[in-house]
Amino acid sequence: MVTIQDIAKALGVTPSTVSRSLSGSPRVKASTREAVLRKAEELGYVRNAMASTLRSGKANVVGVVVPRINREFFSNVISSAESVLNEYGYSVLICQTHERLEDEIRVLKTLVCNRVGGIMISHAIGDTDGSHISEIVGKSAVIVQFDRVFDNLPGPKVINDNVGGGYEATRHLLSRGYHQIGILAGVVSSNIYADRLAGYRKALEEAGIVFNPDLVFYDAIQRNSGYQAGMKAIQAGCDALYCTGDYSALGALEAVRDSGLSIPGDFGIVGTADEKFTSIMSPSVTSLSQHPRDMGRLAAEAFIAAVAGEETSEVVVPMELLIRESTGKNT
Amino acid sequence: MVTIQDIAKALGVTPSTVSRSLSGSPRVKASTREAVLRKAEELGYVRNAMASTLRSGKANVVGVVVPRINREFFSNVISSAESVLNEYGYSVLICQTHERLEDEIRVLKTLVCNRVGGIMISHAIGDTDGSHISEIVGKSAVIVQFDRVFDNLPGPKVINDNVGGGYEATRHLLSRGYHQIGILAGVVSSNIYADRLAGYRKALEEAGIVFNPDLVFYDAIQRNSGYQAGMKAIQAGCDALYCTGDYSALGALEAVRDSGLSIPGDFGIVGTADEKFTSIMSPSVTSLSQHPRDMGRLAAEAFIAAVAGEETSEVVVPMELLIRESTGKNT
DNA sequence: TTGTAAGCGTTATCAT
DNA sequence: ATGATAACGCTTACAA
Repeated sequence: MVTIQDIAKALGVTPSTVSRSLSGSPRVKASTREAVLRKAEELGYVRNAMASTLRSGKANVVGVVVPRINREFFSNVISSAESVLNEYGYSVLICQTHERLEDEIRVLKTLVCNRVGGIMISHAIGDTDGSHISEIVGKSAVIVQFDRVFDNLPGPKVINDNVGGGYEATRHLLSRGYHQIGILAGVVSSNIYADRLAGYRKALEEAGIVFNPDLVFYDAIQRNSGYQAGMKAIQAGCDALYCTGDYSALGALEAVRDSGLSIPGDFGIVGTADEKFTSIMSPSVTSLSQHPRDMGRLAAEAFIAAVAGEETSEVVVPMELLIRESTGKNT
Repeated sequence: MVTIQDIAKALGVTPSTVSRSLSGSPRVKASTREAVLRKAEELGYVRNAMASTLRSGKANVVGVVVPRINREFFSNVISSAESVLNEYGYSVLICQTHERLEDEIRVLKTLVCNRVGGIMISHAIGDTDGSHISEIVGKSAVIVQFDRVFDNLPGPKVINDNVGGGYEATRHLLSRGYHQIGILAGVVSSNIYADRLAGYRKALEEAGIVFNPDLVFYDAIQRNSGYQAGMKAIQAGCDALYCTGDYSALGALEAVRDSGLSIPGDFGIVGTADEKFTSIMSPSVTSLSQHPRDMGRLAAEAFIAAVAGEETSEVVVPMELLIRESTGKNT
């Protein structure tokens, strides 16, 4: 590997001069700088980021930690954040936790070990209180939380208006003439699920409907668990479900079908996240979009701001209900 | 940040002893090692991987470079490779190129800058000859190519049996009674598309059908381009399409629908990659699966073997046709 | 078994 | 405008 020493020797100058030229310092003669840059190019020099970080204490790498990279929401957040961060000269490292606390701890340690300058994280379901996050990261990196956040952790947060989203989704089902609306509620240790449930309650109560805890089905997040919960919801007399995820919505939809009921005629379904399949399948599924590209951009900008020493704040992104066939009862 | 110096001072020993204890060297007294480990835990010590790599010249990080992380195939390859690499003590950094050559160059430079020990890559469509890959990486890291590979680059390769896959897909359409079978062929600069096209030709010729270049539609990879190509295929008299991707298959399917033809009755469709939506939509789409978890594992193992100095070889993974409704003409 | 000392490649602080 | 020198945190011969 070519080092600045090699360039220095080849040019008969010292490493300091080469370093200054390479980092664009004004304290070098223009002609010297040009010679250095030409030689660097010629020798195929690549700056050793590890040595640079070690010496300067400044890392230009940001780690993004998400439960799963193959979710429409997360992959779009990442792509969007990437393009902003790249503009500011940061590289992005993507890590996934598979919803497991142990994996979250492992990747956080890896990122800290590699002394990243910042961490953007949406916590795993398996992580119920987030205490270890600040414990592991400490002061070594700026932490930006997005989507799934813990209020008791300091630092910037970018979240959806989950209460508003749950409220809209439920109101939409009511407006389409569904009466017994249940909810696949996820796990309440995560803000996103707790808030969507709160929005659901708010919409019901506002419509003069008594909240019925028996129509709340917890821990239904995957396709399988969504199917099981869907079956229970049907037995409990539901004629519609607001699902806090699209995979659980898919499972619920299959349960409804297997029960011989029609969608949207007999049963309405709203999902969440705007997974690709919701718009492709038949019937297409009404879904609550999270505006992932906006979140990614805002989270990246929050990081940049935090590095610049600006005050940390909480940014709220509205959700948007994408109305499709699965709730088309009266149309 | 706590360093080994801090631990050394606290214990009245030297940094060397601490380093040896931490790295599990046998040349320390058991009691000393225990004391060091306890103190490290107590002080919240985290090894500085950059300093370690800088000094030892050995990086325990592997970069995985893929076109897009939100594709069923790539996300599964990554997850599978991750679990193998983690077992061997490697951390995984995920990068995406968005199919663009410039992004591929950028992430490769980042990885080289950060002196990763290895790079697993499936090249971008925008990368047509791969010359820059070895140019940028040089001897600084082991390169493992998977899925989309360049034969003229040295090193381990893990690929699908794309010829066999294309052959099977086409034979399947023939066996279901389709006569005018076209192909959405992708770009021939990529081995995967060139090979699938070769398999298609082989199946046709074996069946005594003259290969018709007018039924080959290039550059149809996305949903939009698949739709356009689908329309052209219908006009050209096709009654079936073998699509070398699932997104183009989706577009083609929509073109067929919009043309008032029924699937599979009037028109048969085979896709490639087993994207989630192919099994969920209606009609479900027959798709050629790439066994991503096997590829990920094999690519990771190829990396481990290469680091251990073993001979580089080419591994071929069979493809599997998952037969669904879109080719169900005679069933 | 432990300590000493040098060095990985870079940058920052001096001095010239 | 450039050079000399030290230091970032760690590993590793070599010495004791």
